[in-house]
Amino acid sequence: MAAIGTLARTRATTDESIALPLDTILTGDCIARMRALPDASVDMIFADPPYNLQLGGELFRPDGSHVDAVTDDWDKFDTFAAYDAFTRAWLAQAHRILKPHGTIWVIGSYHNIFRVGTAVQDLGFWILNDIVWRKANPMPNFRGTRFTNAHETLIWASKGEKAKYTFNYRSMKTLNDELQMRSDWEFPICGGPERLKKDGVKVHPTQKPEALLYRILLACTKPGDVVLDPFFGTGTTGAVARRLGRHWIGIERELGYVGAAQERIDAALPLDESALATMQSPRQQPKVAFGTLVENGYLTPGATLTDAKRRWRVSIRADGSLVSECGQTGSIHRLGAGLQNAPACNGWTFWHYEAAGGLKPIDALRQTYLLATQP
Amino acid sequence: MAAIGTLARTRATTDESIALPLDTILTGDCIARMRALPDASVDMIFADPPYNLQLGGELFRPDGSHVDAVTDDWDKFDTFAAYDAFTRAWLAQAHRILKPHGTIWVIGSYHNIFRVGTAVQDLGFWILNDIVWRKANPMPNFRGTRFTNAHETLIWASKGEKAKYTFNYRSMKTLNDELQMRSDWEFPICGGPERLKKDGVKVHPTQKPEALLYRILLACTKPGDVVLDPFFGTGTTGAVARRLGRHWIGIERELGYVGAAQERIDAALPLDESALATMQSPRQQPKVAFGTLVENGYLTPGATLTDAKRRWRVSIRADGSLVSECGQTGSIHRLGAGLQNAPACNGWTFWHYEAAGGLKPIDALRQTYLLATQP
DNA sequence: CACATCTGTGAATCCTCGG
DNA sequence: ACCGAGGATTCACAGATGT
Repeated sequence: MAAIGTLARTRATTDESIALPLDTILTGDCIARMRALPDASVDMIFADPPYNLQLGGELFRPDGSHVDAVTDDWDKFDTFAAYDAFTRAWLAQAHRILKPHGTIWVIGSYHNIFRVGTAVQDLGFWILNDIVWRKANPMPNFRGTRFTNAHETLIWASKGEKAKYTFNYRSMKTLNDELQMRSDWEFPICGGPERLKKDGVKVHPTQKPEALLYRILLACTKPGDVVLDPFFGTGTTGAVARRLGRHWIGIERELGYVGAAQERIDAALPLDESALATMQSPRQQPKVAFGTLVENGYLTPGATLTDAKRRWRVSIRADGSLVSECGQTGSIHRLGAGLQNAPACNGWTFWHYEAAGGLKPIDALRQTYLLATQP
Repeated sequence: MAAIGTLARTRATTDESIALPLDTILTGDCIARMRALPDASVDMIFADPPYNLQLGGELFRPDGSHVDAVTDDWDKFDTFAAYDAFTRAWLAQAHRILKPHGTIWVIGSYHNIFRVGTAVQDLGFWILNDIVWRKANPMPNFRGTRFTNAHETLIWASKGEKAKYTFNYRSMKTLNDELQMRSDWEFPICGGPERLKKDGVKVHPTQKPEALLYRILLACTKPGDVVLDPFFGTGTTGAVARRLGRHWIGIERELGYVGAAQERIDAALPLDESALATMQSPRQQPKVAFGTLVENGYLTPGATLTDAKRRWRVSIRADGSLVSECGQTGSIHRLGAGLQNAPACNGWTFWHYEAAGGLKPIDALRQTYLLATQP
């Protein structure tokens, strides 16, 4: 992993000549700083934008110009328009900076998330999920006037409708005890020793829990990927990225946060490579053709396969194709689909062979072959 | 309660002379029908507008069966702009029709809810909460490409920032075992005998559960109030309103839905105490995945676990999977079973970690986590 | 009759690669 | 760009059927 603060060559596909400030906090205005980053250069963006209009104590008009809040007259329309202009400005930069296969995450509450989501869609991003962070221990509504505001919403989007993207499905399923990870996540709010404090006072009002970023980075990035956080705050994204072996870039205008973030990230301990390994999808394993198993004697031409319920019997031919009792032939997949009259079929799990302990799927032989041949 | 189909005097504060079509289904276009309703005349609006799903091709389950998707014409819009125009048109009417102290509820998914929420704010409504309906039994993501889409979002808004509104705080607290009602609600999707069917086929593709409307009407209306539903469908709002002693007005374009709705509402009887109990969501017992402990720092990737007799040593990986000394991987349950050559294994009691007083089962950490996060 | 097993289905933006 | 083939992919609940 690159040392904190070093400049490293970007691995951007479009331009290898521009250096990215990897593992660095950039101070200053997020839009200006983003403008200086190259096209298609980061793998993920995580953004926790401000949701009130007091952007660092200043207000902006729809055109981005500065407003003197004391003398200018504000109504709600101006307020929303200004927020929208700000949102679209930084999201447009985010879209430009993102690699074609990258994704963006944005977190917000009902005050701003609808405006953010509309802008995300209007700028061409393609929403993949909205995720609900259910707070295990939210602050109660003390006056009893509304429902306890017990969640925040995240939007996960790709760069466009047809864009590919990283989603570590197996890792998420493993993390959730072998059930698909759902769109509602429960985490405690950030507190205890994780919460950064100075002189007993919390450093940042809305510090996000590391567990939240942990799940996001694990789900949608690979080790070595670059994650940009344009509203870095106290650096939760950086700390988790470093722990998980991902590169990070932070942008933050408040110097009080920058110092705390840097200190915190320096203290974050990177996990070693073996701990970073995760469950792989079968797609990422080397592909094994069914014929290979026949060639290598794991199955003999002429031997019989059946489905789990023994409804169909087929026999194996020398080239790895199958032939049914009524003469139909095809690959393990095609014939399985054809016999069931289904649009598709995974022959590896559909077809079984007679083993010592009963019927076993031929996929077991593939796994045995892979274990025997992989270093 | 007024008989179905009668005209009754509105109790609108602004104009006592205009009659409202109480407890009636109005057929036809929702915007045109709303235009004919008087200003400031209803206490609540519940709206379940088209979601604009933008589905692609056919989808099949892993077992080969076909997914019956929402392909109805009423959900099709050419562009976001067309959807926005439609949304703003009906929301503007809703704002006009609503009494000064009334509130509006709108339900949607990530496909449309951000656009709806933006329009709600732009039209002067004031958002009070966003509510998450967590589905107990959502449809899985069959291709493993995203997170399971396991929730829908509701927006609750008053007529303006300073508007008063009805919120039956005590009712909600009682309904929730004397804890404040949170913004995340869990209900099963609508099925079983509640799901309207004709010749074995569902009448409406997206019928909402009565429990959802029950909670909404109980929270934000008083007996005798008037509830308008401009996208009435099969009349869930009307059926629940009648049971709870609220007046209702439905607008629906599809005549096939109108007949089913009228029949259903005619059969709806005021709820008795025992029926009320079943409408309440059961106290969900918290489930904790092993990965949650890793995400929250109770165990660190790279740390070692053993069984009680120290026969096997495994190490924890970033996604909560385990890897044995001979390279086998899997979840706590699967790897425990695999190493023992057993069909199944409870990983929570099988695997132990090194604690101050010796080996402890990882289940102890789960208990600690629950104690720390449950109120 | 009790219990186990099988089957159906729900607001879903649901594949990837090589030729 | 299209086309074809490989082969990866599901959870909770209700209701029907089987033992």
